[in-house]
Amino acid sequence: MPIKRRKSKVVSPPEECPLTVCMRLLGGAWTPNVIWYLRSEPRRFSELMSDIPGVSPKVFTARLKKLEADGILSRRVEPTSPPTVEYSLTDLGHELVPAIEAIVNVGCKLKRRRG
Amino acid sequence: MPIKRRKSKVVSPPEECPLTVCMRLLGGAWTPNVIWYLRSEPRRFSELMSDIPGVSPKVFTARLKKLEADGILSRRVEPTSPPTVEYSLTDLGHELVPAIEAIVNVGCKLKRRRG
DNA sequence: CTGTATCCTTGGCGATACTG
DNA sequence: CAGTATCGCCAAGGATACAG
Repeated sequence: MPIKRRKSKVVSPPEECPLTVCMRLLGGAWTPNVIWYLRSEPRRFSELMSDIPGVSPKVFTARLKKLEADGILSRRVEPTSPPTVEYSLTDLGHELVPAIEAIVNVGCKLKRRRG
Repeated sequence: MPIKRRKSKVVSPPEECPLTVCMRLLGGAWTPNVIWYLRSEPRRFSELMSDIPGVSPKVFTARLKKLEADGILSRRVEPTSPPTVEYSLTDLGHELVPAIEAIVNVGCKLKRRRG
């Protein structure tokens, strides 16, 4: 039996198209919703959690961390007790809003048409 | 040791927001690219494959099948030999184009800004 | 309130070879 | 040309309990 050769993932897509670049940013689960609910004003962790039902805290934390790392949102801690944490869109985050809006528009159309 | 109770997945998200509805349509890998390259004219299987480098035929076929099932594109077979198959956007598919364009626009901005 | 810590599952994606 | 057939994988996502 021959040795199972471990596949080598593609190392570097020499150039990445804008579409792919952007989709990577808003690809993860819950990402578009987070941006959507932050589009007009900052919100706190628990507010976002109830804005977006069905997500577990672990997953949600991970998502927010990733978005922060991507420079899409920023996290501000109020040193109160109990602590309050406020998330808001960065400039980059705001640039994504039109795309989200376009998606929402189509979604509305679909819902209207299909119920 | 207590019996491991099998988790019960959420049965029915009582209502799905437009954002989620739409994101499910264009969520899969390569989906936005397919729509993008079909936006102005029909294209054939192999044309799309070379438009979108790096995708394997199996995955690509599955993707196209799913998009057809979703009513986003339609498939037309020319009974020639060798066969030629043409994919084109449906009306629903065309409705998605503005969203894709918005995403592409952001992606372009990002690329310009960051290289 | 805002998260970590554990543990688990799955299906989406990929490589490669082959076919009508 | 336009796909199937196999095989494989692992990371993203989730449930639940606990912590500062």
